[in-house]
Amino acid sequence: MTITQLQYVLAVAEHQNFTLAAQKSFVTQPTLSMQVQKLEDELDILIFDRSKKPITITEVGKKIVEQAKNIVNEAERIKDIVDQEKGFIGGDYTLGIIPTIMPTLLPMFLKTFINKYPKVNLIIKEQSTENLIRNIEDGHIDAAIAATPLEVEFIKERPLYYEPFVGYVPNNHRLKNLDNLKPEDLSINDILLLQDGHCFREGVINLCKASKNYDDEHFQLQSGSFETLVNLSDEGLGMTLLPYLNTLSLDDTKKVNLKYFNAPSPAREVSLIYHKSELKIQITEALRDVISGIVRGAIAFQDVKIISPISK
Amino acid sequence: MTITQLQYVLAVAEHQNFTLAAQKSFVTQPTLSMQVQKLEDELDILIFDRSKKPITITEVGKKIVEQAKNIVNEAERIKDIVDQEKGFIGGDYTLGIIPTIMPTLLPMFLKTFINKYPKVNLIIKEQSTENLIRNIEDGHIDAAIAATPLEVEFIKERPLYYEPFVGYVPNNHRLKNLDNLKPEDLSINDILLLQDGHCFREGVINLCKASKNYDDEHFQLQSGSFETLVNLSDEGLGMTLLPYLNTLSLDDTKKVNLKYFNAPSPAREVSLIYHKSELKIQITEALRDVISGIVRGAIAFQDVKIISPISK
DNA sequence: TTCTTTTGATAGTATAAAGGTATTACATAA
DNA sequence: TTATGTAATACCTTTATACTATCAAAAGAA
Repeated sequence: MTITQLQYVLAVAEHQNFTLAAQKSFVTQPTLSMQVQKLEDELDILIFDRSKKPITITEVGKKIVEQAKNIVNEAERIKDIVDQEKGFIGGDYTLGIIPTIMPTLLPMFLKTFINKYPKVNLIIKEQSTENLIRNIEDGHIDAAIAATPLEVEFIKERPLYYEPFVGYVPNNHRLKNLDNLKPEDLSINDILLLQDGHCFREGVINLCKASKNYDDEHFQLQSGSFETLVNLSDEGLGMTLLPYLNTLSLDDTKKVNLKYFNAPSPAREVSLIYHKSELKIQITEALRDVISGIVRGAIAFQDVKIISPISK
Repeated sequence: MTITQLQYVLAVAEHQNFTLAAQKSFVTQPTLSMQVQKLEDELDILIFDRSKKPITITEVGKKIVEQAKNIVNEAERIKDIVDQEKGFIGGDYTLGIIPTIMPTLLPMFLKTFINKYPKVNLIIKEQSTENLIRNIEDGHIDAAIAATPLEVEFIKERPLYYEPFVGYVPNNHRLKNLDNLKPEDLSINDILLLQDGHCFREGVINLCKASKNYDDEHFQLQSGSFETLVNLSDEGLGMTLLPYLNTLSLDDTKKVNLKYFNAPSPAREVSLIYHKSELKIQITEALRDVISGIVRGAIAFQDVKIISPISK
């Protein structure tokens, strides 16, 4: 049994296809097939049931695949230990970011990070929280920036900052004359929301639920970007809520429509999340340092109340 | 990096000697040296400092060795998974037993176990609790039978039975006329004890401490076997305490000197202990089944008070 | 010091393992 | 039926692993 064989097994288990698994492993299909067979021979069991198309994993196979994941992960950690010892911060690093954070936060830290750590090949992926969690579990991304707390067993969270919700209330809206908002003022019925799958949407719904203005009806308007929401809002279709960082780039003509919440302002907790195995932890820590250093100061709010990003 | 290379590294780390490590790994010394070098080259660090005699492990080396232990252990678990699937109970299995349990318990279960699981090659080692713990950590023994609770982080304990302490009070002793003992009756000053290193000794001392009759003076008489203690006791050198199972084989002429404790009788908890990684867990469970099945009935005491086997 | 002894590294070679190309076998779908 | 996708097999090359023999360096003994 070799680590390579286990990696091949993992590739086949993931893609359910020897040919594709071989490509992803950068070897030919016969090479991979032979190694998987050799492992099966050595253990004298079948890991894959090749009689079905697509191939399936046997019951023993499932257990072996789980254990193989452990072993391969622990083996990669050896390289981590060496890198840490050498003070080397480099190599591929895949970072996921949720769509509602990406456009505002990424420009703030990207240049600084790649200048400070030129040997890190940073790969950024924009994905929903749900997909980020799955990809962290599978090891396809090394860390992600998302709204927390998530309460996922295998994920560690390191808070980066707390970002208050800000109301965008257009001229004709019933709340127009208020100086500041209170959660109780909100009604789910006249708030424009992002599409399903955005956790900021869940946060807003949780906020309305908490203030008892939630009646579980279907929402008529949904959009994928805050820019659209603001524009729809201006058209008289209701108010909306924006994360604080998204309000900084608004036109002055629109900024007058912003209404802040009374303290403690509802806010989302934005964290760097990663697998509890802490692979590539030095790069993750470096990233956290850079982002916290930059965000500190950009967000001055002290007294906030965290709204959960997950539907309950 | 291969699992074999990691195993070689572990062997060298353990024996601090390439030649010996090679023997224990059943390869020649150059083979092992080359593989270790290859790993060092691949990682571009030194794991061992060969300039000193005996060779030492570098700082990075220590971390790598720790991680290598993980990996090798997790890899062995694959075979475990397969064995479990096949319902196969077999292979080498090393069991440690503390000296005060060995002579009474081993004869009770050994025949039954080797008949029921003929494919298991059981290797029994008699060692102190301290050594058992170290050997469980190093993976040199698969499980052990010892007095618990031990409160060791990496060890799991499965209680087998609770064995009461029984007083052996000779004719001329101050407690001779009591029908039953109470812990308060005991004085550390007239109890014969086993040598240092036996945890049953610690248990007795803890029992005396708990009853405030402990004055921390040096004890004059110590022995390595209960038989000696009983004989010394008969010579008028004080009373002694025996584990219940040890009293069963006494002569009738000696049995009259036995005095049981009032309920709840002080007792030691005897457990099967093993590494939390649960390697070879099927055999461990099989062993536990056999022993519990046999001991149940042999010890009828219900109401006992567990005395800790470790000095505090 | 000088001569052994111990112990790890190196050289050279045989064998086994891993990887490649070409081809075959066997499904499933058209 | 044929065409297509996919895994297995045959066969060859390269690489890795393990061996024997030997060397080099350090530690101990004379």
